[in-house]
Amino acid sequence: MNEPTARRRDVTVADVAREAKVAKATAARSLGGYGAVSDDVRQRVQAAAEALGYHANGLARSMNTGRSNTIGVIVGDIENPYFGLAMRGITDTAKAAGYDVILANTGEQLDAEIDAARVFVEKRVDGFIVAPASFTLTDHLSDIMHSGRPLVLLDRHVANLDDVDVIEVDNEKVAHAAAQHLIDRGHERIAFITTLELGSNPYQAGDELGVSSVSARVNGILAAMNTAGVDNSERYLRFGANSGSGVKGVTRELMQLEEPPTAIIASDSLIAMGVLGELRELGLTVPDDVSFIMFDDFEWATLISPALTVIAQPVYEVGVAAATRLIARIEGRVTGEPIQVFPAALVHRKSVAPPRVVGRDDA
Amino acid sequence: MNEPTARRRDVTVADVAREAKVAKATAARSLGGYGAVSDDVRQRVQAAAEALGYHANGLARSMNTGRSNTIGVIVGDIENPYFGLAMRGITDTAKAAGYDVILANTGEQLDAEIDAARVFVEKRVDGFIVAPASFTLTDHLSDIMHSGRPLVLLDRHVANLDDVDVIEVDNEKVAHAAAQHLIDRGHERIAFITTLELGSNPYQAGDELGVSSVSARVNGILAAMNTAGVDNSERYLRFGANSGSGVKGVTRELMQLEEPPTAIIASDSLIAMGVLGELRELGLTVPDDVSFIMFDDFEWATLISPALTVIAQPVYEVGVAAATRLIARIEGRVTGEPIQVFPAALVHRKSVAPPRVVGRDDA
DNA sequence: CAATTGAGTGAGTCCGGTCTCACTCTACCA
DNA sequence: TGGTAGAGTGAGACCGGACTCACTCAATTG
Repeated sequence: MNEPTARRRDVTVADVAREAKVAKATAARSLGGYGAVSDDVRQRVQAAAEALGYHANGLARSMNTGRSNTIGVIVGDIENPYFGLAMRGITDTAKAAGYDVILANTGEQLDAEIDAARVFVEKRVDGFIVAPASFTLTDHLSDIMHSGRPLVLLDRHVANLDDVDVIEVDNEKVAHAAAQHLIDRGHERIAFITTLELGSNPYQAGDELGVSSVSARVNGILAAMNTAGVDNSERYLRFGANSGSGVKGVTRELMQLEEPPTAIIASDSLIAMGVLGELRELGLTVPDDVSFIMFDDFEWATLISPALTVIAQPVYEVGVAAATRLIARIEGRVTGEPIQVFPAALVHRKSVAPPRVVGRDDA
Repeated sequence: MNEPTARRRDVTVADVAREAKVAKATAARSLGGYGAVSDDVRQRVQAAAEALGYHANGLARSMNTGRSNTIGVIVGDIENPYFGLAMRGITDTAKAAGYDVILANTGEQLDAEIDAARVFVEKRVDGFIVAPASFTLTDHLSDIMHSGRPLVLLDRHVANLDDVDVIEVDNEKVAHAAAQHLIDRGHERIAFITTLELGSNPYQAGDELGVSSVSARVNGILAAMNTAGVDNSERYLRFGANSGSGVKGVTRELMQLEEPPTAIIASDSLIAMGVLGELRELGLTVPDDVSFIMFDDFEWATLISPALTVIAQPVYEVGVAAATRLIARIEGRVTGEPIQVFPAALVHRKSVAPPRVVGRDDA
């Protein structure tokens, strides 16, 4: 069972047909399971196919049918557990419906995303699931739509793209709730740290950011603070904190301010790890020295001391919904609203307490 | 920029050729960049292609060239950060070399793996990277090899497959080191918990398990214990602990034994989370009540109290090596040994201490 | 019993590219 | 200046399937 068999030209329907002594068209019908074939012939073809070790050529098939039975997924960073989990939701759903999944990782780089989109169009995927890296630069996405292939946006929506399906989480509402929770405990100096780059200009209230989910979080947090009458609410916003050293630097800078924040909200679990690591380096304790809330809920959040108050998002479900929606589109079944917004929940644990300075005394 | 453009038949080389007033072959040469074309023609074709919005059909191209520029990756569980990170190593490397990556998730189910292999063969991927679910049931893998497509095994090797490339970690050595470390601290009752199912028979020393990496870990641990003269060293091995409740049940069962283990080694980070969660439920403290070591090193391991002693594997590098090796094979450049074994390192932190019962007193 | 139906089959076209081959035309060389 | 090399081009075969169409032949029907 070694080398000799290898490198031989692929076995084709023609080969099978010859072996089974039927016409190529008949063998193709039998193998492809699409026409009318007698039992007798079916068996002969089956036997011949097995004897020869026939494997259908999916490329040739797709070229004729115009369908590849494949979904293209483009995400920013599969290493981020958020996308890992969403991806499982997508693949589980796709597999159940008989679709394969192609994945491309962009590192949140727009040009990589554009590249991936082109490649997937060339591969003639049946549909796209994309977590777009940019809110505004979406020509490649509109190209996809023009090519007639369904597109579902995951976790983020974009500007200037009509009628596109979006599966996302109500970030603004839950961010508002998180900030409100902190405010209720007496916090006014609330920081928010995200990996997202800001671009050239400093942030101004109301700015649209590059990623809608982050934008929504910022809006929710600022809205809660403004309602509570907090001045200069955006002064503790920090952008461009890439995982690893970037996060640590930002954390250090924040905590060494004359008026450091009394609470920090981390935009994802990767950032949270960096922040917590650096706080410990600085000898600061959560929640005594600073309260802490992170987006995403993974089991380690309950294992550390104190257990983290988190914003739990239905990540797997978002993946499932995106794939379900896309497949419905592909198969021409249009169902429900184009935009589905899943709720997220603030999960109270032990990382939030009243700020030290003010020293209110409630439970 | 909306509906009207969509749904139209794809633009082909023939269309471009007509528009540029050249022969189809010439347009194809220009577009495909493979023959000799004059500058004049090249420009006319380029202009025509852009005017018409031409996108090459990768399927048709692959059918002719026999190459798809695509790598098929089959892993057990992308939700597991281990594979997420390895996957990034793979995609980064593949992208740099101009290859796309198709991913299939099997949930460690053999039939899903067989299915995925078939689909990828049908898609005519140029090569495979597989983390095989079974050590012995590898007919589908040998089919892949017979089809003439390179195959690189990731993280695990298998029986009965000659000349297959393998990129793995020296699990036996590092497991031995971990067990030795525990033994040096005075432990004799050392548990090992893995997700891997055992099959029907209870474990006997020397048994080959379904996954080589786990097998190697068990062998390393038992070897250290046996050398140290520990009797009945396999009595605390626990298999089939699926993430979530399974792990917790196993942990509880272990710790409620008359002679519970004094140290636990978790086979991956998902299991570790479950074990630690359950230990806390049980009111047990690490390392006072039980010492703890886990395979894999993620930042949260340093954030929890106590910081975990871990076995750090070069996961990203393993992914890179697998992709590099595969691409070399695809391109006919055979380099170095078929089996590459990466070292893993025991990282000492705070989750290992002498067992309570014995009460030795060293640092 | 002639007419109708449709299951079963084969011949051949098509999908959208690549590639081979023959041919033209210019440039260079002895 | 005749010969040749090679760049540039077009016609058409080909990759491996799906699909259209024409045809056969047995079963059904009025």
